[in-house]
Amino acid sequence: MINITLPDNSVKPFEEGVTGLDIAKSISEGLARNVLAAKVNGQVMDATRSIREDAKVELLTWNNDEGKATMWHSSAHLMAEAIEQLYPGVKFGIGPDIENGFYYDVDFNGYEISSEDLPKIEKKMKELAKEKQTFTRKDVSKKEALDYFSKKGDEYKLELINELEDGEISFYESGTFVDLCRGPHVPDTGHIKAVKLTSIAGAYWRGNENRKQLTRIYGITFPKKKELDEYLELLEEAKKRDHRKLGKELEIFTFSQSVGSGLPLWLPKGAILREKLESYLKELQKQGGYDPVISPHIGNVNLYKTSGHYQKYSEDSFKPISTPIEGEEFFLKPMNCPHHCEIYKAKPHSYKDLPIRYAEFGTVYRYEQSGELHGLTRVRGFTQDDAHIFCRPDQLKEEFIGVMDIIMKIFKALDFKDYVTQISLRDPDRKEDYIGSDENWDKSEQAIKEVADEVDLPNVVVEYGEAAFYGPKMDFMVKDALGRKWQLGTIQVDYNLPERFDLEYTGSDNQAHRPIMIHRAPFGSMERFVAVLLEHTAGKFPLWLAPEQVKILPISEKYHNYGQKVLKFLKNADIRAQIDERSEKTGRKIRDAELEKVPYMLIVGEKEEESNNVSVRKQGEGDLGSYDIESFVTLINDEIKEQLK
RNA sequence: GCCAAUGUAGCUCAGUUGGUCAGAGCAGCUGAUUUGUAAUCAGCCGGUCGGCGGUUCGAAUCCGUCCAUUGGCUCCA
Repeated sequence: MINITLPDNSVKPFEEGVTGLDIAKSISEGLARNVLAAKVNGQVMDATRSIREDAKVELLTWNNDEGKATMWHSSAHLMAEAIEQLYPGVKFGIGPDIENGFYYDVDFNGYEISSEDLPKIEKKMKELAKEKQTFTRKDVSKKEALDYFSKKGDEYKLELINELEDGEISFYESGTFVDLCRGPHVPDTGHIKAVKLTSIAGAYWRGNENRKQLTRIYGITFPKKKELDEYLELLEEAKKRDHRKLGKELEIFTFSQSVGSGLPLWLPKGAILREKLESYLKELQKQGGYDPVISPHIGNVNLYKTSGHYQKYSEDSFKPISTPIEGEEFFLKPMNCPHHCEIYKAKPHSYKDLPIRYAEFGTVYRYEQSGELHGLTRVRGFTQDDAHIFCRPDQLKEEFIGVMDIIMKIFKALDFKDYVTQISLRDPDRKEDYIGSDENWDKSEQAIKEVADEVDLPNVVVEYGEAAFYGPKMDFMVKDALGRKWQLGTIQVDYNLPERFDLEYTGSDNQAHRPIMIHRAPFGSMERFVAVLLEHTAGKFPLWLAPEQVKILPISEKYHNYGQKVLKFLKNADIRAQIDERSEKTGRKIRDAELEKVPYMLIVGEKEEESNNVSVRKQGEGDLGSYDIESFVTLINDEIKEQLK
């Protein structure tokens, strides 16, 4: 007998060789029906695998992320089986589970496949799922594994097997499909009740563009049809909120082929929005002791050679431009930091001057690959809400925390309630990708970790290989209203650029010391931030940001004069208002204002004119009743104050 | 940059196998209407069907190429 400890810390004896599924059965039939995998001593494995010694066991179901992942991985196998039956002779790359579903990379070996073929594959998958095929694990020797896939002629699997050690290779068999796989899998395919293959695209074998391009098919599965429907609804909602669609509809931004791809043009309403965001942050920065600075859009290539950007990113920059006579070369600036370093160097600094915080909404230009451009989230010219803090080592933590305060305030003002903090460190195995000494990196990474510990941030994750090339970062990823994650703000600790630019301050010991630099951008970039905001709010911006806050709707021409009077009053109160004087019915004017997502509509007619009132209608909510003009202004101002508190 | 798909009026789209196929709705303009909480009516304007080549008696429709967009891949200071 062995002892199994369950998550509630109860301990139960079982026969040696008991499986997760057996344990589930001992608890309840329902659980046994729903169990997808078992976590044994922290390791996720098949619910059908035997447990041979005392262990902590957690049974994983659909309600658990690891349970979902197991099901999706099994779904990838199911899809492969369906594909193999429909298109004999295809070869398979890899087929993992991903955040929302799974994919499999397939070499269709001559078959022409398009999205029109997906329903056929889906149908086959559903048929096979109904057969409740079990997943059978088999440990195989390297030789057996190689023999099997040599016979099958699948060079991709052979390549994978060759990188594995003998003794750690296993196959999984389900129905007619056998795959090299470490598992785990769900007990049988009957758990897969709803299937949707979502897209098809090319993907290089092993992500290497010099190697063969395989066909990647993405899909997602669910244990209930209803959950698939909900998921599809979510996708629909995401489509409606697509910032490219909303940006056009709400006249926030546009692109012009004549200007160039990836170069956004901000329309008047977008410009107001941006200006509001910028002035809000500028106010926070003023309170935070930042000094505004301004730098030009180009800089001598030598500047970027000093910073290291030239060596690291010349391929990702626009080609240098040069002076016609002297032939001096200039880069469109890809970063603001080198400029700010030069501003720091404009005069000598005492330790008493520090910290110095230079802030600039700096527009930068980067050559993004054409296939990478995407709405406002990936562009070739964008404006960073950049600032660089030059401080002494003893000030680092406090400065870092000050930056985090600003970021938190912004998240709150914009109603991003849910966020994850990612600590991005360098990949210790690829030090050559970064500049600077190990000592500097250790110091920077240590500082970030300490701060994270000290302020007790929720949801901290550590990612290796995600650092900037000059230093580690703390990135803030918000979850939007649909639960999608977006990377926004970033804080970076940098010991390297001060060294490369030979930045100094005179210490109390009268010796030269090296300041530490903090790069930070709470919004990240204005373009990206507005895109995220559009999708998060579905275009219904908070009142303080709305490009148009109030629309006055006169009932008929007779009340235009009164409407104009109201308009004037609102404008004097610094409220962004417009009047709709078209000869349309009120219903029409309301409809149009609702679609434009103007937060407040003021209907004015005979009643209102007589009493010097306005009838207030709130976007998305409806009639709020009658207000006199002054109290309406108070209503607006109170709401804004509340939002920015 | 790579693979695939798409590209018709400002916007959203329809155009069967190449031959009155250049259309609709919305927007815009003009006129009528003077309107009370999500679309008043009528008329008009508007496109060398992404660009350039080619096949054909004839191309929005077929082929090539370039550009752009979309979905992925790779990349992201």
